[in-house]
Amino acid sequence: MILEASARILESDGIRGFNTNAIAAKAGVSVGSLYQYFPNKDSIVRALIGSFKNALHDTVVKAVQDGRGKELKSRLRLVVRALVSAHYYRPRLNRVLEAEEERLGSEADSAAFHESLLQLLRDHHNEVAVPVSRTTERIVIAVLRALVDLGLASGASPRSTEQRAMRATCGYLLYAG
Amino acid sequence: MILEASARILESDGIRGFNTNAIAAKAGVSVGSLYQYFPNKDSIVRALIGSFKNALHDTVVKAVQDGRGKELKSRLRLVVRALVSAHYYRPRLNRVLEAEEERLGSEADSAAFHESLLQLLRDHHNEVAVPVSRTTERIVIAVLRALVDLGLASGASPRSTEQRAMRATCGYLLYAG
Amino acid sequence: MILEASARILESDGIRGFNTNAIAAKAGVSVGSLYQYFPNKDSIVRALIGSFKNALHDTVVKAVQDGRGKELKSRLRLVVRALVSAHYYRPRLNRVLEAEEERLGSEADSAAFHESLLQLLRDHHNEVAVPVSRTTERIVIAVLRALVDLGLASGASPRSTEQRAMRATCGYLLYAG
Amino acid sequence: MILEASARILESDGIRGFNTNAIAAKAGVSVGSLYQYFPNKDSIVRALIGSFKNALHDTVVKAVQDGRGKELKSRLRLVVRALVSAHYYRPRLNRVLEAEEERLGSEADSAAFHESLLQLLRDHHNEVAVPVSRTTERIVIAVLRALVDLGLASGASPRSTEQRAMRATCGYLLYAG
DNA sequence: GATGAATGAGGCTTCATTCAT
DNA sequence: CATGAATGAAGCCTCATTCAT
Repeated sequence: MILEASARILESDGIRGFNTNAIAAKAGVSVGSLYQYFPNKDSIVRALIGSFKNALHDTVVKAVQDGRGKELKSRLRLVVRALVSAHYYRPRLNRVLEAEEERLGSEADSAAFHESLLQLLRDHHNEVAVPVSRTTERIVIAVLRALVDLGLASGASPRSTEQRAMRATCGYLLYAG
Repeated sequence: MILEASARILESDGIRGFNTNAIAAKAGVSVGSLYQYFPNKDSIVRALIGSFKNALHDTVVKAVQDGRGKELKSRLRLVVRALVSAHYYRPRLNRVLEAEEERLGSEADSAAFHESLLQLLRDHHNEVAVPVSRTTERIVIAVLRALVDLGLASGASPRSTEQRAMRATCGYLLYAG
Repeated sequence: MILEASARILESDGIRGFNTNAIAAKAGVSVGSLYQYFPNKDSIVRALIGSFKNALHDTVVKAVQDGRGKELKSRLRLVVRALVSAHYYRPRLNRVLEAEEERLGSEADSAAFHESLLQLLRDHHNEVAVPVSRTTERIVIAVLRALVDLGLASGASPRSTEQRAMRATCGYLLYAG
Repeated sequence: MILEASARILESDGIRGFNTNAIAAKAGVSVGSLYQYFPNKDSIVRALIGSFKNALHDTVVKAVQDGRGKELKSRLRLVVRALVSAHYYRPRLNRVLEAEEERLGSEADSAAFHESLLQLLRDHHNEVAVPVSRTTERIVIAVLRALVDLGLASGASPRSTEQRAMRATCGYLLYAG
């Protein structure tokens, strides 16, 4: 499978080792075949990015929905857990893809997933110590991502990363200056 | 100046446009000369990374020292302000260099700067709601970085980025779950 | 129809866009089928060349025959008209095919058509100011072709091209230096 | 010399054999060196086209000037001779370059050379049986080119080609229908 | 020291042709 | 017969590095 071979190369050698010959070899096909499925090298990366984003999107949306009716903290925990586990899956690949995403300048940043989380915050806006807005939501995500990355970089377990991420998230949203 | 030329190319064209001919041309020297100052291309990047890290280190250390004797929040504000302004300087270059740093696998992550901030936290350990440790310090930095990056990406002013960063930092450190 | 699809591609994209995948796609068949009708790509071009040459041949031979019994100038006019209209049909395709013909080094240059025109000249050899020979006939054709090409290139109408071509032909054959 | 190597390849193998590796090999340099002198393959062809056009231009302009003051036929002979000898120089290369010129869509068709010949015709407009115009001039050139090509294709000597070309040219210009 | 022409491995992509289904 | 995925040689071009001047 070309995408899986590509993913593996990005994981093990990063973008520098990601060349069409290597991909074809790893996938067990010829270079020519690559070009029957993808119009060029970048499009392979784009496909990987897309599938990661979709997976992330689905996970988060599901977490938000699963928590409906529960209290804020429980709901946040579900979301944090979803994000942590999504990013703990093939983290190196994830990193590389994010760097490439910037270069490739993909459009819509999975709008719906952000929308979904924003709705969650709105549902609980009177429990939250900051004004709820798109920016707030972005901040929450940014903080979460940072802690997940730190956890990955330092070899922390998903469990402890989840703890820290929860604390940071709640601190940001609930701390009454 | 070779380093400045390199910096400018990385800023304007990213790592893809960063090649020795372009550097030499921009610096107004010959390729040959490049190789008399730097053994290879990567070493130029390493030099840039080093100088950025030094600058960051110095700024943060100074902020920590300047705040000695003051109360925790004021001190944190100084540090946050230092980090924000350091990253608001040539942010694109900064981004690229960080990506390269990962690839080049540089060693010591500016130990002293972390040491310094860690000391600050220890100075105030009884005001802080989390156990003070190296990990705690890393978390604070990670959260700060995330908000600075978000601010840069969204075009926020240094001032508002500082606000958000302060809030996130304080929330994390002081929020009594 | 494979040949028609090929013709259209040669017309619109020239020899550079003429590849088997494009042909098959345009013809609405699979590449595999192409190779059941033609042993290789060049043979398709050869078939097109052949059909153009046949059409040209037939037109000219008919013009020569239609003029039998008439005076020289009228007969020449018929031939000129035949050549002009033959070349005004799909001129771009015609051009490409001629270039390819050179490369493919086709054999017999539609001998009969030249034979026919040569006979016309012989029929009137005592009205003509140059010795009638195979070479003379070739010259007449060459001059005609040149004026048709010029007409096509400059967007002249078939009518005015015919005028000029007549003049050049008669000038060559009848001018008593 | 890269241009000379390129010319030789075009002569012996046509445009199909004209690839950067072959050029480099024939020129005795590396592919890389090619790209220090020319930005891409087409630009090499363009350079060759340019030099041919310049040579042709110079020859014709000189022929026109050399004939000033002489009678029309003598002047035409000089021009015809110039064109014949220009085209008898590396005719195959010339052919290939002309085909490529069409593809590359070069601009100004050596305007000055046509201007020059047009002036000649104007100088003698009352001896000529056709209205003198740009079109007339183009026709003369077209007819000449056709006869030169025919001469080359049939292996005729420059001398006899010149004869035929003279006759065709004079026939066209002087024949009083 | 400085120069910059030369090198050539290596990367992306195309496309004529084959062959298993 | 038709299909079209697979093949891989071959073409264009880039760029880090070297070295003779």
